[in-house]
Amino acid sequence: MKVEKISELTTNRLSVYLRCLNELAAEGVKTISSDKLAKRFHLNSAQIRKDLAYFGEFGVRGVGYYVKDLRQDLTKILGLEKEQCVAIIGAGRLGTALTDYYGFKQSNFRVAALFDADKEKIGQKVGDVEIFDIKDFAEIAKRDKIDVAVIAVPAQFAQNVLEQITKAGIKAVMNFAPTPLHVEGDIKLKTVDLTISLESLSYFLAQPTNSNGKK
Amino acid sequence: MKVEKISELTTNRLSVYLRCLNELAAEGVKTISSDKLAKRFHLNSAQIRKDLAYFGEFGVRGVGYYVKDLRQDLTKILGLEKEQCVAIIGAGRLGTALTDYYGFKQSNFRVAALFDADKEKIGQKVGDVEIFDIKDFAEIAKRDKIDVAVIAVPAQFAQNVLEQITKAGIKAVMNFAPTPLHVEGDIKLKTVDLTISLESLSYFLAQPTNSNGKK
DNA sequence: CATAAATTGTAATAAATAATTAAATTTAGG
DNA sequence: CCTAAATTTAATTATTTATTACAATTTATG
Repeated sequence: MKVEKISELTTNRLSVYLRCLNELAAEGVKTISSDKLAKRFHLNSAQIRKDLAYFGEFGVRGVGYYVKDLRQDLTKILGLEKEQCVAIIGAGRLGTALTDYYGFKQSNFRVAALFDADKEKIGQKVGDVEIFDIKDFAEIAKRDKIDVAVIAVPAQFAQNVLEQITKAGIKAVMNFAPTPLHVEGDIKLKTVDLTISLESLSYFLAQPTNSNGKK
Repeated sequence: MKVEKISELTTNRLSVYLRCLNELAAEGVKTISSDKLAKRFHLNSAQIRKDLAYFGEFGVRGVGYYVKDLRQDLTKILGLEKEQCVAIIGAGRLGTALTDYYGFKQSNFRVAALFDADKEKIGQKVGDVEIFDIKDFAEIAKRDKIDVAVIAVPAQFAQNVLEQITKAGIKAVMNFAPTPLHVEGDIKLKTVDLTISLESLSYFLAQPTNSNGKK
């Protein structure tokens, strides 16, 4: 196994591969070659092999990959065999929608707590999940062994929330506020910036070269 | 103005620059040099200049950029001066949360319609926005001049929804279903895959090199 | 047991993207 | 009118990422 740094593009693809393998397993497929995998899911077979090669040798020459085995290996590599506890900060529309988001469960994440600054909301529940006062974050994060924090507050509060979170020792943060955040130390911050995505659609529509009837 | 193809990385940065300029304008700053812009927002000044150069000459040598002018220029380039009408398909938690999402308004997008397959939901409203039957998509999209569609349905229905949407002539689609979709023709599809983002956090936490106390 | 077919793993190459540097140009201001 | 400041532009280098090609390995088969 190589020790060089793995690019995020590679690990992102591992997620995709795992998803494909889950489908194949559900269909009862036992083995699959990188070529068939690629053809079926519109991927590139060499890329698959290269991505996997960073982590070891999982295939059998002449045969391909054992679906069940590779699935387990990828699950392990991605750290998905252990449940991760999630706290969502911001109990607005987005935060509460995320609380029920099925994708969390599917990837073995469990939403354990919501946080908000609004006194009215504190103590209420979204499904099984209680809303706590953001002031108590450090305490509750420790008590409930929170691994991951999700920032779902308006942009102007996001930096401050991030600082509180990191002070509480959280190492992995997903940010939905449309603002770049500055992080210090060995913390993984993943920003999902819907504004950028939207504006890239807008840019596309504005291009006169597109046959979108708008010129 | 050059006609070469602009990379999406570039247009994404344009969104960021525009956001910075909005902040500066709000503060009453009149002009700013690429260098000051870069320092202040943790960007790279040469990159800023190069990105802008694809679209024309906006700066004044010896001065920098006039905040107000560059803001207008970027708004124009990104096609944000004209309101875009959005339809959201899937009136579940995510779809309804997105309906109120402030970022849409900020980027001059207006959510004009929701669609669902669930008879119970049809006819109801989320704020001002009515929920229609997905079967009527083509008709209503035409009537309401929908420019952009947002897919917020479970993964297994997403491909089918995409096909209906594109058949109705929609050219820009934002997909939240955690599945890669296949698109034909001159259509811009932007997938926001939260599962991948989550699993990349999980991968990070699983790395033994991190000082996250988990080894 | 030898050989053909299949498929991996990986080295080499190509392509895309980003960062750096340097020179030419323009403007503002004394 | 001269100088300093800052942009524009081009050229170069470095880095990252993706693709191609092929040797090595395994399995299946007669």
